[in-house]
Amino acid sequence: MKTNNSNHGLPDGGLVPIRTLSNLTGVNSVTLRAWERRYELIKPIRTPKGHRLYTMADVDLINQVVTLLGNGMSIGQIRQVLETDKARPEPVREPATAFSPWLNYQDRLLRAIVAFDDGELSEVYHEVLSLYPVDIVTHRLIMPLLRELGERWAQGSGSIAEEHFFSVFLRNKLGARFHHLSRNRQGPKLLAACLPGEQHEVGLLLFALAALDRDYQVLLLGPNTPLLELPPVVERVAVHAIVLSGSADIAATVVEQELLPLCRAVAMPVFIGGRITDRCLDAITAAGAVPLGDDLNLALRGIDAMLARC
Amino acid sequence: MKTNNSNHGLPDGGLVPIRTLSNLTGVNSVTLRAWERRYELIKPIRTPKGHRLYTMADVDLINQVVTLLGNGMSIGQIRQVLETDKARPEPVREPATAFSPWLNYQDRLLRAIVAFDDGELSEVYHEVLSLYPVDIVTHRLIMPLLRELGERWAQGSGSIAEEHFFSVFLRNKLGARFHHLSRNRQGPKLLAACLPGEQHEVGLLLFALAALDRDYQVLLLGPNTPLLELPPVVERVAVHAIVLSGSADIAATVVEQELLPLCRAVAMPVFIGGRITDRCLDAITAAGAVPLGDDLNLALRGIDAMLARC
DNA sequence: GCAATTTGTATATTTTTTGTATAATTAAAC
DNA sequence: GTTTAATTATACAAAAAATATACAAATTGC
Repeated sequence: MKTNNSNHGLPDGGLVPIRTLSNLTGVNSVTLRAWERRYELIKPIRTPKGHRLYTMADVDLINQVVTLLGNGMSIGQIRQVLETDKARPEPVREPATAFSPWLNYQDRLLRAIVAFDDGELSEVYHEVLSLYPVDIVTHRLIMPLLRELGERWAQGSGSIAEEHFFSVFLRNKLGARFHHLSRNRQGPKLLAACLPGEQHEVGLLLFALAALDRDYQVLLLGPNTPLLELPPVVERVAVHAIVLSGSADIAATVVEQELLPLCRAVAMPVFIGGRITDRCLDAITAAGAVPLGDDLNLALRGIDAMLARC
Repeated sequence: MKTNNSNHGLPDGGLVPIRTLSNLTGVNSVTLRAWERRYELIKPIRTPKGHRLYTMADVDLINQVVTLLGNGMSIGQIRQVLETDKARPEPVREPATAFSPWLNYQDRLLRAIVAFDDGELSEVYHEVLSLYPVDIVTHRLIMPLLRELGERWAQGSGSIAEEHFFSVFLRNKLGARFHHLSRNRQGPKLLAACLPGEQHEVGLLLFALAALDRDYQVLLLGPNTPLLELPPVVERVAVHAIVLSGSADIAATVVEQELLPLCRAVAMPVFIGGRITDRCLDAITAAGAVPLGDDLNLALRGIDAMLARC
């Protein structure tokens, strides 16, 4: 059996130079060499003349390192994982400020999450969706809840495990819904993917569902997609626009370096959604892409307008 | 139009001069000669006076090279890839199962993936799962297909985007199946998560489904879970064992540093599955965890035995 | 607060890679 | 014969990558 567990892994001999590793991970090649020199994170094969050659497993590894960095771990600690300095402030309850059915649902969901109760989670989810359309639920319940969870986590009163638990649940539910709704579709097709380094897919799925609701087709490529991979895709499949999603903590350098080549390579609008639009507005517009902001309905309306113009 | 069929069109066995190869591949003829001289990429037949004559196989070869270049490989390395590729043409061809339905399914799935055809993907998937149990499908179809996708990438005929597309599809389908099967469950409860840094969730989902099939409950925490997050979870929810999945190199370091504290903090068996078990067997057992290996059925049997003993 | 460390990046310099250009010669085409 | 195309061989320039040093911002220790 092949010693290759990574899905896109490359068997022996398929080696890439440092520029490709840099492109696929968004990490500066100088930094990659520094990591190797300082922490021996990776020891790539060398050509007879000393040039480094990396496997796709190395690509995975660096992406994981990037993720761990994003999780707050410092690069030096990733090698010798000595954490334990996790300051754990005591829980602080956030006071409720207003009353609405959504607050009640949000409270039930929150309790289910804290209890890691998959059954209750499903029950509330299906109850809500049998009463309200998905975009309303998204806007009034899911988004606020994700924000709430984020704040809980930031304040140290929630755990990463809770966020994981709910993310997996939500992603699976939304993913199932997406594939169910995707069948036998007409309408203009959007290619949807997360920016390189972005692992959180829920925002993209919510967008995809909203787009399906507006009679688009959606080709979903998921998290952490190298932008260089997209031009071959749009050559093979007829899509009308590309929509990329990224949260705030995506490396801005990725946007600056990869977005412009992408926009030049494809003859269609490239939209950027998510919180990253707040931080890299200039770079996005400079590259010729269209920022969408964080509001799904506004974003869809923007896409409608742009595609109608073309 | 090629009016001259005797000398220039496709005469002796379809041999073409270098300008035709250049036209068909888009590679400058000077460059083609340089590749031949520097890397011995191709050795064309020569006319008595030394002019190069290429076969259509050479055209395919150069196109393959161009694709590999597009995938980020450097020209100096491609030669070695082609050599190893040539040295091992097609050693294993699924012995004696020429009419196995799995090859047919795999072919249909592969075509759907290459075409980014979500609908066809769903159709084949549901057709297969209506005929065979999920563990058989996993073993005979999904796993070989993932390997095949890896091979395609190495040969320059596939892309990371294809792998993303299929991963997202598969993960959503398996996730939906998981939540569907999770409802109203009895039986001992397992906490399942990916090791820190591990982003590939398909293996964990396959395990979770296999566990449900054996009347376990599964609490699924998903990819990239910090091990220090787990003790608070098992204090809050009654679980009988923890199952962690990992494949990547980074997990090797993490295992050594984080696994021991986890095993000490929780009073229950901690299992480790996936390819990480091959690489870190000593560290895993030293920390007091139980390695499970890469085979789902064997892993489940091991968990059965261990839990029966407790 | 201040010094020490960490860490990503910048810079300088050299070497390697790689596509293309050029020149001189020969072969093929018309 | 003239023109076009292909050959070999050398050369060149831009890009990429190597090593080594330096630096600024941030974090940490005391």
